[in-house]
Amino acid sequence: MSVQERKERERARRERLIVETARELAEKDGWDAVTTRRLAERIEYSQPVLYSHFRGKREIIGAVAMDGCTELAQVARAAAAGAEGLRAKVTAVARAYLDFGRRNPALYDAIFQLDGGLLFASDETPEPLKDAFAAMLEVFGEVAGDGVHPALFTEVFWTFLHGQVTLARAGRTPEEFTDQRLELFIGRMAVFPPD
Amino acid sequence: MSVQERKERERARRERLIVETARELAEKDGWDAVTTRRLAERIEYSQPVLYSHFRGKREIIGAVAMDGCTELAQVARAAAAGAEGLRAKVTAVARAYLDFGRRNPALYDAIFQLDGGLLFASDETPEPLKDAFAAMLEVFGEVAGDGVHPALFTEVFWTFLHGQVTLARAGRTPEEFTDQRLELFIGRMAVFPPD
DNA sequence: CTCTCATGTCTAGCGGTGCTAGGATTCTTT
DNA sequence: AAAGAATCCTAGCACCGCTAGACATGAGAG
Repeated sequence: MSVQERKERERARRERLIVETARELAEKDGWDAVTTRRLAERIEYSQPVLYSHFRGKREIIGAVAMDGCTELAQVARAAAAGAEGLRAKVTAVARAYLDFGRRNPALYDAIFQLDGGLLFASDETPEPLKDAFAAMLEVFGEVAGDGVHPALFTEVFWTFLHGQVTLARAGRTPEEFTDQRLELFIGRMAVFPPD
Repeated sequence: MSVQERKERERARRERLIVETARELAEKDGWDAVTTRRLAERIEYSQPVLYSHFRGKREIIGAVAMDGCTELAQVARAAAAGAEGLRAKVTAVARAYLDFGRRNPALYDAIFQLDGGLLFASDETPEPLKDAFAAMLEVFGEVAGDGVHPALFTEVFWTFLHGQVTLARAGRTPEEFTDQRLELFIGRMAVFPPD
């Protein structure tokens, strides 16, 4: 049965290669440039091989989106861990989110714009996405204030950040104002408990 | 020279027809279903006619987006006019925005997702878009609070609404929660001057 | 009223897309 | 070593956005 295992390993390996290559291509030239032909050529296989791993292009984008979610969760957790005190943590996570969106536009699009079919507040919500939300909930939920459900508050926070990322990209608002907007938002929305 | 004028009138008429048909198709079956062939067939002309009016498909989408902007501005102004008192006005405009996004997803996408090439905070920002922003500024700017630039505050507000629209669509969050989120946001962000 | 010419429109086709059927090849197993 | 199964590639489908060049239709001159 070792042969079987080896094959499965190699298959999984190739699947990783596909997803990573798709992401690279997207980051370099945009998702429009990620065609099945180019992708197949890059991984040095023919097109049908892609379809033996994924049902179609959308599913490949979806896989890239998954990766993006886990990364986003990591980034958020790292930012929280690297900051001292609640106020600093909140700001750090928010900034990390905005940076993530700005620095990985293709990855961000894979998650939100292009419908790889990611559902959110649902049972079918993929695990990585849930985890990314959980990572933000851990920090933002702390400053929801009395009588406000932490998840609801986090949704509002996330919503703001998401809008900030997409509109900032389209309108190329200078960074200085982005920071001001963030401060304004946190200053009024977040309730910091007295220590 | 009347012949010339008649021709120009007919041309303009046809251009309107193209844009409206494109919008209808998009609202019915999504933007992917709006192909130059289908569009041409619908207006009962051949494809090249489309290209005599617009440089390409993106420009057609852009034209639809323009229409969407002017409509958005109208909707916002109507909502403001239909409400009594500042607090009610703010809520009404916000609700109108969310409704607009929910009810005209294709139109909304034309404005924000699909890059019809709409720039925002720039000199080249198209007039209708500027006007839509102005419509919101008229209301939201009133509750920015002391020491906060009205435009900056409006941007934050808009950003929140935009995120709400896009995330709500992906995650199909029930309407009741959307309302709760809006209340939470307004309750903390808006500063209502004492009357 | 006819001829000329320009304007406007369509047919046909290019290179590209996502995706797939069916033949060829390789590898495992008996 | 032969048989069978698993794997992969070639070739092609229907469709996409877009355009060159043939064609028709209309306006203005004689």
